[in-house]
Amino acid sequence: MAREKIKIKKIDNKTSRQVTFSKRRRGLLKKAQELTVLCDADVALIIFSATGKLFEFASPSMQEMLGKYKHHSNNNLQDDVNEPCLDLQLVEDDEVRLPKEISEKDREMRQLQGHDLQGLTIDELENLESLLHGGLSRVLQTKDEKFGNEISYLQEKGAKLMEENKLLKQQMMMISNGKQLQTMPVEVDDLMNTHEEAGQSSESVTTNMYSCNSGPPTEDDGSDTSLKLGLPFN
Amino acid sequence: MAREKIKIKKIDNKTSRQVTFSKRRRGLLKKAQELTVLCDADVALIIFSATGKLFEFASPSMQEMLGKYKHHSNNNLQDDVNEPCLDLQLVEDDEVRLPKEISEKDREMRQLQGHDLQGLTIDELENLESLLHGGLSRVLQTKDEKFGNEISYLQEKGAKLMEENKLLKQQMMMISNGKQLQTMPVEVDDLMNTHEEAGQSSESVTTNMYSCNSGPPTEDDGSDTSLKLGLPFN
DNA sequence: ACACCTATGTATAAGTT
DNA sequence: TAACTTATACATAGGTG
Repeated sequence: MAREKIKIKKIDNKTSRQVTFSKRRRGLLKKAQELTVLCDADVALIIFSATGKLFEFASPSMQEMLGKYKHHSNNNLQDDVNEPCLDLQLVEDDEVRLPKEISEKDREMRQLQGHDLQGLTIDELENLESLLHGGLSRVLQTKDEKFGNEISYLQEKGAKLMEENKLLKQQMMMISNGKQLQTMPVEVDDLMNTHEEAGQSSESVTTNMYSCNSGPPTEDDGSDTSLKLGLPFN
Repeated sequence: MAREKIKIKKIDNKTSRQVTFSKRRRGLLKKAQELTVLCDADVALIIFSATGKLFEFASPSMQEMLGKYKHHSNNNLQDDVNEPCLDLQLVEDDEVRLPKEISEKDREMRQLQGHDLQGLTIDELENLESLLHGGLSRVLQTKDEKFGNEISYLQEKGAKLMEENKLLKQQMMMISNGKQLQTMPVEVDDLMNTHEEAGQSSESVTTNMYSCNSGPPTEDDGSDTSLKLGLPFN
């Protein structure tokens, strides 16, 4: 339907297969939706990509459509009285299909982790390789994002602590000037303990933060509220 | 999509609504089928006309597709445990363990491929990262081994061919010296065709190998039987 | 990978028989 | 009502940035 006519057979090139899938999937979903509106029909469309990702459309709803479908199917089973019930058949099917599905997934998973590779062709190995590359880069990207968030959070917290610190110093001043203090504020400890996650990776940063506050009270003018942590990230 | 552009809203005229339904239904079913073939996807399409007539397409089969869909739904619907699928007992789970196991494996697999990572902690991400590193290095190692085997094989073959070639040249000498030859040996062709695998990667090597033998008969003393192929691998 | 482009193939709305 | 035709809108294959 475009620059060139194509044969309806599996597209060899993996990339263009993915691209075509994306385009045609969109087209199909759109037309399914149009059919429901234009012709007052009920439509359910379920699409699984080769990689197992699900796309769906249903009107009025998938639940209703599947129920309606099952109802219809059951009605058409008049010819075979010995056929128990679609439900039962489906369940029995599951008992065969599910274990198979599991062992298949196990195999794929092991291969993704670099085991049992001897039986694969070079092409298959290169496919695995690209999957792993993609996965790795996305994992690294996500990790970086999380580090970034962690850092922003700590910087913010640090700024708050510095202000708190400044306030405390002022109060100390007042005390040493002879005035009486009613209660010692403990908000600093509270602040330090409200954020608990992301394990050891945040510890070094936290340690730095502590050192900002536990050191001898230096003379800061308080005009700069952003923490200088010497971070290797941003 | 034709003589006139139409608004996507319910067609008023009952007749033309029916006609349009018929045409578009056929188009939709066709495109659903094309998607399965072209992109190696699994598709289920269920259409009920306004009058309740059923039309459907499914690949690989409606049963399998509905089962698959149900499992996928189970993955993403942990929150509403209270809904026991009331109006229709679709595929009621008598077996709860297997589907759970499958969805768990699906999740792991997707995460190994770098999807749905937002919920993970940095620790978990780093664990994934090391799994991927390990997998990738083993995949690469296996690939290298296979390339290596391929190369050794080709080198061996090449050496044999050179010997064969040498023998033939000697026979040629004898002929040109006036002696009579009974049969022309054809083992060279046989040798060239016995090894068929590893597609394009071996092609360049094979081409080189041909050039070793098809060139003008050079004066080699035959003491060196290892091929110099200029390979990019080892 | 992604979005965009555009020439071309398809689907189809309306007309015709 | 349905089959067939035709002009047009739409979908999309292959290309580019």
